[in-house]
Amino acid sequence: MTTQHGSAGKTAAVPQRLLAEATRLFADRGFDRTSVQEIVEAAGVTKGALYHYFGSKDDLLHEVYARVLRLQTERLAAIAALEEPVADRVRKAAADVVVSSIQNLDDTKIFFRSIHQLSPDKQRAVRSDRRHYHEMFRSLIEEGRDTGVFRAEPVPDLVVDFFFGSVHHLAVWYRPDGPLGAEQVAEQFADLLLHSIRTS
Amino acid sequence: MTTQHGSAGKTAAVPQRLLAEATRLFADRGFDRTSVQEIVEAAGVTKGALYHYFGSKDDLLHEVYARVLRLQTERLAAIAALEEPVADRVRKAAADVVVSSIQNLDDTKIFFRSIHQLSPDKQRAVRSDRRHYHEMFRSLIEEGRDTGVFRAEPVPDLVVDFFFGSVHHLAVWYRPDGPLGAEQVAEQFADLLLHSIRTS
Amino acid sequence: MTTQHGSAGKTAAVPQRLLAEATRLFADRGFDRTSVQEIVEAAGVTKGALYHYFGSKDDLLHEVYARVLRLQTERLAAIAALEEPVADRVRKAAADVVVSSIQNLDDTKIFFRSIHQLSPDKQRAVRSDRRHYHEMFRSLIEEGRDTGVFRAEPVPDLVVDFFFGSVHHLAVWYRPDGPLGAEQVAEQFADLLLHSIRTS
Amino acid sequence: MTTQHGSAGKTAAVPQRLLAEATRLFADRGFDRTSVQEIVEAAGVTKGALYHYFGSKDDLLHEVYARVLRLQTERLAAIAALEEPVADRVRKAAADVVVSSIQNLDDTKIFFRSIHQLSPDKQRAVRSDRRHYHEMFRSLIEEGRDTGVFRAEPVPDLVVDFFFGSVHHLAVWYRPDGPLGAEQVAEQFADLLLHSIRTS
DNA sequence: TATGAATGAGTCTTCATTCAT
DNA sequence: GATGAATGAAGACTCATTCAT
Repeated sequence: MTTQHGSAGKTAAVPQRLLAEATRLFADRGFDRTSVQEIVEAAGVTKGALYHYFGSKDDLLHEVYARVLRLQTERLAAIAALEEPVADRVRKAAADVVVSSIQNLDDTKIFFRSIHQLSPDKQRAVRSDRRHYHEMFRSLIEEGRDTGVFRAEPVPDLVVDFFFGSVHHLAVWYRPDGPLGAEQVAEQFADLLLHSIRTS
Repeated sequence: MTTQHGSAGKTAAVPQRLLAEATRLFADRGFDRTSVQEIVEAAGVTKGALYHYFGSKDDLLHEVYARVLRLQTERLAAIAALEEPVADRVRKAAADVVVSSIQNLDDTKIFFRSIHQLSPDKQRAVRSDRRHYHEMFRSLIEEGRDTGVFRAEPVPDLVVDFFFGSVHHLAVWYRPDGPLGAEQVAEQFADLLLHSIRTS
Repeated sequence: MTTQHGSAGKTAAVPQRLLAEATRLFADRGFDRTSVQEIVEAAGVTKGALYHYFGSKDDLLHEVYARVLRLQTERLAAIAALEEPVADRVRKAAADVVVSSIQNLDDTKIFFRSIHQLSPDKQRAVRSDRRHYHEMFRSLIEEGRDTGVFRAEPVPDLVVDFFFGSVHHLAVWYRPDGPLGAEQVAEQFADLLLHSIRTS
Repeated sequence: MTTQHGSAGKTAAVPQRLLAEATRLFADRGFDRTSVQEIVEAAGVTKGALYHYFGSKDDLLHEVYARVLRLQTERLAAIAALEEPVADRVRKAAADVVVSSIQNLDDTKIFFRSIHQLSPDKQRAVRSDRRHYHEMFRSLIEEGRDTGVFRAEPVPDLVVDFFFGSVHHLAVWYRPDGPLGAEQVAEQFADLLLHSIRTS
């Protein structure tokens, strides 16, 4: 433990500050429209410093993806492992991902908009992690279907894409200062999902 | 009898050819990663020709948006005006937008990914048209709710965002050569939507 | 005499209208910053029409120069030929060129600012005409000096450049809506010139 | 001891070299006809280097103006502050500005020809500085008039414009290899000015 | 006479990245 | 660890001019 630790502002360590400002800027104006110069200015350092910690601008974006995926996978795994009826677990998982997507709206914006701007190999890595997450969620749906809790007709893969489309879309329309709190949206989204798949 | 007599390839009129190639390229690699040079090369003309017909690269993107919105608004209006039970109209509208989003997957990709790359005033114009579309769809949901066909709890605005998130997301995962045809996806999506909101 | 004749507006003949608008635009924003497109739009015609009457954008500028030089040379010749004391003729010539420079302020602006934008051969032609004008004026000064009306010291060539610098500079500072009318400026300029060179 | 140790050529610091070459080229062929490419080639660097030091091509031009105005204002202030009869100070100031205009003929050429090519706000800044200079000179004229040394009739503002027109015009006709040295022109110009305004 | 689509060379500017210090 | 000058390739856009009609 050498110097400072925090989460933003002038006191955070340089790499954290760079990542925080990059996230904000990428969400604001998009990856391609954010220059390295703007990032280092926002973070109060110079270009040399950025390239000292990150191999490239691309790396910075990859870090954002890695952080989001790690977080969401952990949360989903925890919920999936609960000893509760599958419908409850699906409801909790759905609500949870909505809340966390709203709480990290910048990450969500970047997530669904900037994949194509990663280098091919990093893109592959992200898609692979994403697929893993998708499969965890799908397993829950399948479990519900196989136990007769959910309807047989909807294709589980398609249900997952159906729902996560809605979740990513939050970044497009959700406003923190709007009429609906994160919890309310989470509850309604989970409710819609459950109604859409449950038996009768 | 003019010189153009097709809709793509070397024989189509220059502006149409430019728009077609631009759409393809924007969908493929994103607006910012597509250079004007690439577009004109693909269309087999020079930069001067492009700027003769379009004021800017931005204009080209705006045309894509205008075309999509015009088309989808017309289709929704036609369906909303049918003399059928509201649930049937919602189901048809939902299925129809899925089919047309899949048939024009390039447009769909561009649509949900590139709004932020439009100039502020064009962005305003597009958002306004989009809002109009959204409100048409919401009216159908409200009609169903007010007539007791749909549940009272889900906020209509939120239902629309929920569903159109799923639709836009098609551009991310749908593969024309995959196991599911456009009609199948449309039926399942419409089914999921209806189940998610209908009474009991 | 075929169609219309006038000096501006929609009713003037096409070449006159083009020249008038070009003059205005060249004075306003400079030759290089005025596009052929702007000129034809201002004149209400198309590019083809411009190139029908003028060989190039350069030609248009050359016409402005030719017109100014023709006019000023004629006026100076008329005054020089008067049967009056040389001091009176110099005073009249000086006042006259000031008045006409102010009345055609756009021409004056263009004149002293845009010579370098003419093609080399047109530049030569203009400079040659200009030199001729300069020499006419210088002759008057020399006549005054040789007859003892003007002082012997000032080099006549230099006197002419001294005075015409002042005249061209009118385009920089003179405002038609300012406190001084053209006649007043003309009188003062002529007065300053005469005092600067006359004996004792 | 840094790396630069000269004022031009390959050994001068990069920004100085860029400014020197830009001045030469702007004077030679005009601002609009000088490309950034030409400047950097003349200075032996790349475009990136230019934009590292100057925000725009416009900035480069503004620097030229700033330099000229600073220099001339300083010189005029020094002369105006001398403890000498006002006629002597005016004579010295007039001669001095002629000499310095000739010594920096490139700057003089640029000065009177390229103001309109500056961006509006930079133009405002330059005009404001220029007005300040003009007013300093006018004050001398007024002082002479109020003390009876200069005639009452000529409007001081107009006298200043009259004289500075002549000075700027030097850039048009003066040739360093011509018959008149800078000092001679300066003496004659000052003489003409003094005669034009002094009493009797 | 006049059109306007098309050209092609040229414009200024941006930017991720490197490297000597 | 960190700087910031410099690169070099690429970017969007402009424009005088031509030519088939």
